Amino acid sequence: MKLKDQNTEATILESAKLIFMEKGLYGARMQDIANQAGINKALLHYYFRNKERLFDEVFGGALARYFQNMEIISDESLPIIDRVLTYSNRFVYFLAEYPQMSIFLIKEISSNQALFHLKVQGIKKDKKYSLLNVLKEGVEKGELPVIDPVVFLMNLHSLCAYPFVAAPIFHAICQGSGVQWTDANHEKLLQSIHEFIHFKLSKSHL
Amino acid sequence: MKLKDQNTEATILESAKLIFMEKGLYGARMQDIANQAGINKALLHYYFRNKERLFDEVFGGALARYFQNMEIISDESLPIIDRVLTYSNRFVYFLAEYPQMSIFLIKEISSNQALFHLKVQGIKKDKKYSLLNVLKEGVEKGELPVIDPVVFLMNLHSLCAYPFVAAPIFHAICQGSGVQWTDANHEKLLQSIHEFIHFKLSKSHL
DNA sequence: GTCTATAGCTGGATAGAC
DNA sequence: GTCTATCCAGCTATAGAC
Repeated sequence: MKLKDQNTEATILESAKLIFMEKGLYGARMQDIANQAGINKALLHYYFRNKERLFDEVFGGALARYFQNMEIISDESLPIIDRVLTYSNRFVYFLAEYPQMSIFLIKEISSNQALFHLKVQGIKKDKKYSLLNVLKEGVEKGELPVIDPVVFLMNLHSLCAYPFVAAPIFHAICQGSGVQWTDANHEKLLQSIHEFIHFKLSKSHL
Repeated sequence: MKLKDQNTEATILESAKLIFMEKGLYGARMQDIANQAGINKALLHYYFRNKERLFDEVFGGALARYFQNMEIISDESLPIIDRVLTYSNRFVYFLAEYPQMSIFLIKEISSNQALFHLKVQGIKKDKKYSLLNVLKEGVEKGELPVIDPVVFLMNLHSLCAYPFVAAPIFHAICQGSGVQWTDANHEKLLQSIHEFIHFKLSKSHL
């Protein structure tokens, strides 16, 4: 499996990402990662002292990228609805790359809320421009229809994230019904999310 | 912790439900369950040969109730849209009672897909009348607008289940923004889901 | 840097006294 | 039925040769 033209550290990170994504922090075995990387288990510890550190290395970067991606939401040069559309696109594409991220975050947060806050606060710089606040302002200023921002945010995140969180369930459901849920459906998914956003945020349809 | 007025078996089941819900099959330790029940670890094995069997005992019942609840979907005396509305209500109320059920199922399925299939097939009797098949038929017969049943099913489940799955995340998000997400919001949530169902399934709005 | 070998821990399961 | 004590497998982590 090892790609000889890469250095070992990069190979490990890549393999770890693959395995962690597939099996989660606790499901993944160091041996699995070593096999995937085509190296020995001990080398993992040589490069990254322990499992947790390796995990952080993989997901710390991903989280940072996520928040960076999502800064679009505070770009005041665009209409809010366009920002939300872009936000949903980036969210889905991010999750397509890190399908285990949501469920991982959920587990982490629920098991150690305090720790999570520390880590995320270190990454997020400006809480002022969260999607929630942008929505609230949009409603107040009359740029958006009168919606409940919290419910909308919940709905939007649900539509984007749950398909990845619950992929195993859907594979099971679809399997039993002769239908397939594959990556090709991400486009269809996004389309339905965009429909929802227009339905909720366009003033024209009122 | 032990309730002396109950027999040991019931106490174990109760404790197991609590612990399994909180930590999942693999996160839960037999020791945790024993502590919760105020008894010894060995007794768990005495009553329920092993961990998996105990687990089945706890969740078999809940799952069975769920599928029973959801049979509404095959009641052909009602218009499909009404069945879907009722389906979403029951789904949300079920999850309000077992908020950890989704995430629990997801974790279990992803860690052991084969096992899951066996168990669910044992409960579900008639796969013919799944929501997915009802939707497909509805579209074919012209009772519904031309939608993609798989995407709709995905969207619907997302809207219903993710709020429970991701409750920890939402508490964190809302906390940072001076908003609260509480049980009182279940009604608001259902309302927005119903809006979505009407939006997608009503022929009138076309 | 990379390997083999192994220490050390955790947690499910069992034996056997009472 | 309930307990204590213990076994054993699986896994992370480390020591030490090369």
